[in-house]
Amino acid sequence: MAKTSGYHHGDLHNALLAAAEALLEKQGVGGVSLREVAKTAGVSHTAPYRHFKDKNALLAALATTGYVRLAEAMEACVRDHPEDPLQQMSQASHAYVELAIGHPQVTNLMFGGVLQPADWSDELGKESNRAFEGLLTIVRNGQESGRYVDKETREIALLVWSTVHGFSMLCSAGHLHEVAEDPRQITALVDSMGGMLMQGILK
Amino acid sequence: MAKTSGYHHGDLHNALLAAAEALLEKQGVGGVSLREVAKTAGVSHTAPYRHFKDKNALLAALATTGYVRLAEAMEACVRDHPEDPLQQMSQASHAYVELAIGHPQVTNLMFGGVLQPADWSDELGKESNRAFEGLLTIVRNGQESGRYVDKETREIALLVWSTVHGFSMLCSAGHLHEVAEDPRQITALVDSMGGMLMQGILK
DNA sequence: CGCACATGTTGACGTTGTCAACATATTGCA
DNA sequence: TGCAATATGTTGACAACGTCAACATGTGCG
Repeated sequence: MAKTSGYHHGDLHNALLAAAEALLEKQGVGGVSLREVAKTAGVSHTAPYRHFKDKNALLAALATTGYVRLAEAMEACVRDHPEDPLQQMSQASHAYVELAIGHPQVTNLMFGGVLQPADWSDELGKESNRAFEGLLTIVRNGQESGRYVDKETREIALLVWSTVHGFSMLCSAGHLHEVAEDPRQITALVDSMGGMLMQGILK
Repeated sequence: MAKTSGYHHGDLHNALLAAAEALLEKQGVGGVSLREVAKTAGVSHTAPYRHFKDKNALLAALATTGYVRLAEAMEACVRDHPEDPLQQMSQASHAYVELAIGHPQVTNLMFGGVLQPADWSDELGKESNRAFEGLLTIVRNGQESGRYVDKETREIALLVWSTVHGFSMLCSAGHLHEVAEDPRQITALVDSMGGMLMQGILK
């Protein structure tokens, strides 16, 4: 667990992930190089190959941590409001947006397409599914409470996911820097848009 | 306009853009290298520097063509249904999704975050704004027809944009490969989700 | 103890983005 | 027309990068 000697690092795997995430959030995906990551972790430029098949595998592992965070945030919503599906939904929206804005480059890595589907690891796919399943559960709870429209659970969940995801992407990628800058505005926007999404746009 | 000699290409600028777009759609952003683009266009590996400041400038120009397509698609919706704001909105949704699925890698370049805001050219920003303005117009038409809820135009437009954008991103990035594969399914999903978005999720 | 294995290093290779220096064509002006 | 300024394209170089092969060093198990 701890550093065992000068030669063997002891926990290089996690040290590399940490170094990579730091580099990622500071410089963006393009600014992450295996050699720089290795240097930051204090090892030679090929040491990472003992822990990751190649650069994409490191990035995929980084993206996976993002999906884990997301999945856990979704599951927390159900735990925090066991009796109130609408609150679950509201909290989920805010959590999603907050994660995207709090870790813009990780989000970008998760959804930005630098990692092609071929690069996805099994674990990444599993955690990604877990996140969507979390949202599905929230929608299902809403349906069981009888307050949702009669549509397939998957479709409602996909609609909500699309909306929250789209807003998060636009936000964290800087496309809304004129519309919404500070967190307060963003929170207000999420509430307002969430309200419209639930109530509808037509009179 | 045409090729003028063996030495001078005549229209390298556009030839480079075409070569780059072909490479982009075939291999993804990661597969685009300036040298390969130059080779495809039949010039030396530094010739592109006479037409683009650096690699990001080439990519930004490529992204700009995507925004132009998007803006024109939005504007076409208003032209095609001058008297029917709801049809404008429906067509806009389908057009957005179709563009995203038809040119997944260009879409990825536009929104995927490989290009950081610092790399955005003035023209890119202009065309990006034009696209959003097109959507704003469609929403404004809906409001003037009196059928939309009483909310700020910007907020409604942002809600619609987020939803359509989010779905397109998830789709073109392969996150929905289980949910929606063929175009027919996607069209149906867009209609269904569009309906819910307009009518609302709550009973 | 000794050996298999995991982990880390060194050095090399081809590719990439970019720069400086140079070559060649085009254009505008006398 | 002719020449000079400029636009456009080329060659060669460099450092940084991802990756591989060969080697070194430490760990843990019999």
